[in-house]
Amino acid sequence: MKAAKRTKLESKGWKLGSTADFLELTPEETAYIELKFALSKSLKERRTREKLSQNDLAKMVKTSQSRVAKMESGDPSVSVDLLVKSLIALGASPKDLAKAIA
Amino acid sequence: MKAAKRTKLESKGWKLGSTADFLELTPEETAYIELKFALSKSLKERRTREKLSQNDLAKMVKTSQSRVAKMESGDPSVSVDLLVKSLIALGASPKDLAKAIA
DNA sequence: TGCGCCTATGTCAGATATGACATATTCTGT
DNA sequence: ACAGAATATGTCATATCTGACATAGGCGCA
Repeated sequence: MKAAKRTKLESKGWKLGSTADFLELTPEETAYIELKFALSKSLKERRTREKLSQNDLAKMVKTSQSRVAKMESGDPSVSVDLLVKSLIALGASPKDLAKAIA
Repeated sequence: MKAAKRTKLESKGWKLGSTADFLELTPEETAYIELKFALSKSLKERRTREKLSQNDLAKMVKTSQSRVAKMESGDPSVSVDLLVKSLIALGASPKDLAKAIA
């Protein structure tokens, strides 16, 4: 992750990934955030693979394009619940979810 | 699941598990709920294995005994976020989480 | 029986996540 | 370079989740 991006994230709500030492993150917080990133990444991959726009996915999950963008960018305002629901909507099975996070 | 329990759940917020046909649940809702149950079960197993009371765990996660009880009972008011955070607090690794849900 | 301890259930004010909207930025093809 | 589509960012009212509290039920033990 680039320093600029990191600083930007830090300046807002975040705290993340490989910057655990730099910021004040407990191992638990780190693990939680990394889990979210793994789900985000998986979501973007799936959507892209299906050749859907964020708008398309938004309609499938009954949310808005902007929230989909936030999901995929790992925005702190997005819950694991929403990520999981969205992945399921894209056809992810429990095993798929397991693979995404392990 | 026993009919009495099912009816009780139905009468409140729920909808669940093997009763997808009986209630009006989309496959997506079913998958989501079953995921939550898998996490609930895993949480209870871990806590029990560590010989911790719900109160002990509550303090570890900075919540209350009653919320822990709700987590373990699959109460609809509990988010996947909270379940995941609690499991992580109990030392669950990404792989452990993956195993729990797959 | 009575007494701790643990767990379950209900409720609620405050905290957080949500969808929607506006708008900005980046991308893609021409 | 331009237009149009896709994606990103900011904000906000409302919906949902949260911790805390009260209280009830259960279980072993003296």
